[in-house]
Amino acid sequence: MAEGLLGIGPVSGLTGLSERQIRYYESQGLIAPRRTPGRQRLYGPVEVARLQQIRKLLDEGHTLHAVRRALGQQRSALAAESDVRSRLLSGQALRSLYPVTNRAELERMISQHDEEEDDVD
DNA sequence: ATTCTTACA
DNA sequence: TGTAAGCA
Repeated sequence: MAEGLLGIGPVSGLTGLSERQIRYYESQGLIAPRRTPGRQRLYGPVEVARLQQIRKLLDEGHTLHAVRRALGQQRSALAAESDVRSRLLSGQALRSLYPVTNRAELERMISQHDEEEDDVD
């Protein structure tokens, strides 16, 4: 049954953020939605609330980097790890460890080990 | 019908 | 950010 989990479409409507923005913020480590075995994003109340918070901060004029810090930059590492893990568990995961479905995030994980946060206006 | 990723306007 | 393309 529906476990109170929403697809990106409904979440977009609930947050006022475009699907494009939601996926982009995820790639930047601001959110880490769960995935179905088919890799479709599933958002629970926590994720929706987090996105609404991001929306709020953005409207207040904050930078994506500032938002990342405000929401806890430590999440980014955990989120990435969690995502990789979920992919491993979902089956057709990191067989070759590179030419997967989303190497963009792997690249982000790597580069994120080097860069640090900046500030707001 | 929806979502997903990649790539380009 | 938007949008198109080609899949699943």
